[in-house]
Amino acid sequence: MPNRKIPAPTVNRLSLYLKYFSELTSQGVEYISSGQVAEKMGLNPAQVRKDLAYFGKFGRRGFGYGVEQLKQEISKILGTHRQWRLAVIGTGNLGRALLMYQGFLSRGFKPVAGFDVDPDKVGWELDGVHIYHFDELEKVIKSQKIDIVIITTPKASLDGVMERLKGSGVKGVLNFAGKHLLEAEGIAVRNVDLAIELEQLTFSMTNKES
Amino acid sequence: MPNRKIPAPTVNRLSLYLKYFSELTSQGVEYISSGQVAEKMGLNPAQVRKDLAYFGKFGRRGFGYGVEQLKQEISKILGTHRQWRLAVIGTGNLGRALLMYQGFLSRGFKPVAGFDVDPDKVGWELDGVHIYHFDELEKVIKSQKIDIVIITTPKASLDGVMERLKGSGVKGVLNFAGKHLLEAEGIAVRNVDLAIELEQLTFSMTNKES
DNA sequence: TGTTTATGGAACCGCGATTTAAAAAAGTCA
DNA sequence: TGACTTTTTTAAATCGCGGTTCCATAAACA
Repeated sequence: MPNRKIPAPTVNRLSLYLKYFSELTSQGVEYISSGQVAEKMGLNPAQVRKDLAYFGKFGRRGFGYGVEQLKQEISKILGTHRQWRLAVIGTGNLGRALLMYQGFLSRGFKPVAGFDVDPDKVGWELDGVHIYHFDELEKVIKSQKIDIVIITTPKASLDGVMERLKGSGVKGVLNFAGKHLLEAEGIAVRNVDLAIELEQLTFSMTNKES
Repeated sequence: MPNRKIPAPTVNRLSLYLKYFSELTSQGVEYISSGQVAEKMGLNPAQVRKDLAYFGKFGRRGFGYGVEQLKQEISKILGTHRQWRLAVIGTGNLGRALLMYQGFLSRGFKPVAGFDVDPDKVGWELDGVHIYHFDELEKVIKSQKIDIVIITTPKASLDGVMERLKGSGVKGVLNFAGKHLLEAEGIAVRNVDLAIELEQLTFSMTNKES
């Protein structure tokens, strides 16, 4: 790794690039220029180049970048060159939708278990994924080698869930419960709030600079 | 507005504050200090104060900020002091989950219509929200006064959907289809990609600085 | 061989974040 | 009640880093 310490905004864009490059691959495109990428993403070409330069020199001057090579490099950086096993805690509407979400598998994320406290839901099988009772959390995390947990429980249950996850072996949490969560005891956390996404949208709608 | 031009990162945090303040209100807390907010969010207290100072002086020295007042001010800035009417295009698992998502209404977002091309889905009623055929898009957008559209179609349909939205009166799009969308013709766009959220998480899991 | 295209690196810029200092309100104790 | 301490905001100054601009270099193409 030539240049450690990649800025967070760059990491975000790398994901965007990776997605775009996958699309290009499926279209048979083998080379791409920073200008084309920038145009597609609404960015400055120089920024694209700088982003891609964080992990080496992959471009051919006057020609562009090899899509396949970039895909592999970015995957390595983001950690998606391997497959990650997911569990979803809370199998309400959103939880079940995530469990069955088709966009995960192709990007290296495999849902393998669901958890709930509701006896009506425990025992079900969704797209081949079993729903366990929350009591069995630690046991199943170990046996199923679960890396990442997605939480979609009501926010009142969030603290309790996190408590159970500590020491369970889970290393990452994607939190959809409507309450902000901080990283704790080596468990990486990323908060997603769908209402906030809408709020950010209404902000830009309300404060148009047109 | 004392100080126009609020930086994007600040706008993001404002949403976080707003959510936290709502929680505080329901707990009966009336005043809060920047230090407490910062602690909860994992931020620097000075940053919290600077964020809150972008739209005026609301704090009482030696005491803190009035929660209710801040909530109202932030709502005004984010544009959520009014209610926004939503439609969801694409009523697969994710689309239906969003249509029924309980977290929207309390934050000022009201789902009022769903759209699909599948005859099996058209005509259904979910939580009192009617599913229309996609053919009726423009008509229903007008009659139902829809402000914002959430797209959860397959990515192949995305361009077609956007084409139909231009000139429909919709002013904002929250895009869950797995393809990056740029703002076009005055329609504000925000892209959400669930796989990217996981990728950002695996990045921080892979590159722990512990 | 000359022209065009596009990368890579250096220099520069600006702005968001942090630090520091000042002021004001609240709490404390004689 | 009045001085003294503590708390916490506000304002100003500084810092650092992400983004942009500029230029040199090299590969492709005509």
